[in-house]
Amino acid sequence: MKCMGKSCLNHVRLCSLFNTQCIKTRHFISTSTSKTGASTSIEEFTALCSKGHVKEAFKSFRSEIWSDTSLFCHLVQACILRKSLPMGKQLHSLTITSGCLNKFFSNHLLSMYSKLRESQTAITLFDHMPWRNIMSCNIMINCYVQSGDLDSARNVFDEMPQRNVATWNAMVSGLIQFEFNGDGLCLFSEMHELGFLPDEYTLGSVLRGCAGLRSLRAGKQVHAYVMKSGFKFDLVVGSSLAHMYMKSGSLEEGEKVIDSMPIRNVVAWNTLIAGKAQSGHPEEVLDNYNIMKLAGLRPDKITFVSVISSCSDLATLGQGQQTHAEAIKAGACSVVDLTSTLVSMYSRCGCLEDSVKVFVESESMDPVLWSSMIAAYGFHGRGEEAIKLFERMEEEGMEADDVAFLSLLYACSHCGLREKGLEFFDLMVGRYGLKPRREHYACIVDLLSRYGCLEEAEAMIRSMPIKADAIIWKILLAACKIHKNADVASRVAEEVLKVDPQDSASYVLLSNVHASAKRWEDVSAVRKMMRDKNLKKEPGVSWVEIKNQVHQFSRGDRSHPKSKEIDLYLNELTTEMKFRGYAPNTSAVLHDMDVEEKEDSLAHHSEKLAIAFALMNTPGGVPLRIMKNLRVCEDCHLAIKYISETKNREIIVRDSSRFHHFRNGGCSCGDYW
DNA sequence: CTAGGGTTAG
Repeated sequence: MKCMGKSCLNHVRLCSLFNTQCIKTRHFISTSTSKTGASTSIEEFTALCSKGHVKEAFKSFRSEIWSDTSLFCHLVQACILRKSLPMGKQLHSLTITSGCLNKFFSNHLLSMYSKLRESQTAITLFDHMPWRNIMSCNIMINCYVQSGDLDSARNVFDEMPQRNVATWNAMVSGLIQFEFNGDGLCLFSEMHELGFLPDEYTLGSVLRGCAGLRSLRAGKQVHAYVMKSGFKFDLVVGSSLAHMYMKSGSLEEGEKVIDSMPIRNVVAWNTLIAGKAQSGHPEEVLDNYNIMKLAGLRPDKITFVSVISSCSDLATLGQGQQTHAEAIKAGACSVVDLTSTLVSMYSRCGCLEDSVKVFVESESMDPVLWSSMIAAYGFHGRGEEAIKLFERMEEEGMEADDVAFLSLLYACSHCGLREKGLEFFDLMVGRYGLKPRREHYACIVDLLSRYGCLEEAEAMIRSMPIKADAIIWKILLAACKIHKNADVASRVAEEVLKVDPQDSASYVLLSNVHASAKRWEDVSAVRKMMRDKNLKKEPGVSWVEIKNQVHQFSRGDRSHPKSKEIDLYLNELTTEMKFRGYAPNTSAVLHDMDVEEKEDSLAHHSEKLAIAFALMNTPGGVPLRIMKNLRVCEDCHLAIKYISETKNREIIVRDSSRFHHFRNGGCSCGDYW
């Protein structure tokens, strides 16, 4: 009964379009409502359609096809569903040969070609249509947009004598899809001025445009409109709104929007979770993930991507493995996007072997996946493997993009492969024609300066076509410390502080350089500047995951419940290490203290506390995985070598820039970091 | 015509 009602509606619509066919149509209604004949035939017909037998289906309903749009729609749907272009073309030619190609049917065909990504045929059809209407133009705008031809879309748009809201939506969303966010928003206000009322589609696109521009101001205006309009409770609008706030750095506002939604679907949860993941709140990602599951929602591949990438930020291997297992159970692991995240997560959690395993099992020819594997090798100081992988990427015919190169350069710089790195940089600019971004220059500066070519690195910064930021100068400054070059350091520090006068880390670095060069007066001058500006050193924090529980330590921190035991253990350990020849390296200690104080200050660096705690709480032979927010200092690096030997343990430390694998008194970085 | 996600310098 329901079906017949719909069919009648179609007849009415059709009659208004083609007055001439009204009689025939009426006749059809009367036959098709009789119980026996038509309904079984319709079933046969749809069966034929779903099997893809267009010709047979067409024959079985030859006379009625042209009078009942729903039948024609079935045929078109069949073509789209089976993504069968030949079938669609057949249908198209049948329409022509039977002389029935009219306004209504050609719009359906147009939309079919557009959906089957056959834009060329759609264009030809459109160009030869004597009866273009708003609908056909709208379809065409979308067709051009999805093939990336925004100019042609705009042409159709501009030349339309009349438009409706869908027209504006198609053009606005097209512009915004291709990140012409500003243009999209301008078009939106034009539409608004002309009196077209935005609907939920418009609002979704426009909010996405605001998010792309990180424009809170525009976003808030749209928000105000949403509250007035009837789309306050629309799921799509709500998620877009929250997304806009979070992208623009207003995490709280975004959360408020999500909280106010009467129903939350997976996408709404994902918006919240991804927002937190991307703005550096990985703990909250895990919390929300658990709440979401408790609320009875099923995480999908996008949830898993955010959660697993948060596990890499936190370096919580246990949590990462567990989420990986959940993703497998949910059947989401065959997706390449997730594979890239997994490769990165295992690498950043210190398990390079597992990254390799995930990578090899996937075997997708996806440049992002390969980039993440190259980066993973680089992170672990395996420059040779990174280069080999890149070369294989070229052999397999994959187009290396700027990120692939970034990962590669990064690997070279961390492994001291100066020549190779410079060679790849030339390759990128020359043969690949890629324009280096600031990040690429940063890698090259890192490569040169770590290697000891401080002047060359400085010249590179001064000559590059992009304005240097504080980060790039700081890379050089850090290298000045390693190579104990106070002259370059003073010059460079000046540049850093020009760009970012509040950067405490630079003062600390500068003071360290002076200290290593034993320029004590300069040291106290820098420290006075810090005091005057009320700047404090960013505290070093280390953490370790034991039995799925994360324990965090910072220097001199006595807040851990086992703090006393840790101290005792650490003292014993230090004595044992000194017996084996360990001598604390106090050169990097900032304060004017006596030797004993300096040693004591070093002995309680956060990574040492974390290692001591981990040694006390894990059985012998289990590798330790320690994470640190800053770079490992020279003394800790030396001390951990001794610890690995004394306790016969493999200790894996992730600092702010890379991994160190300590084993039998040595480190995988070869003291180059 | 409509929302959310992956790799990347320190």
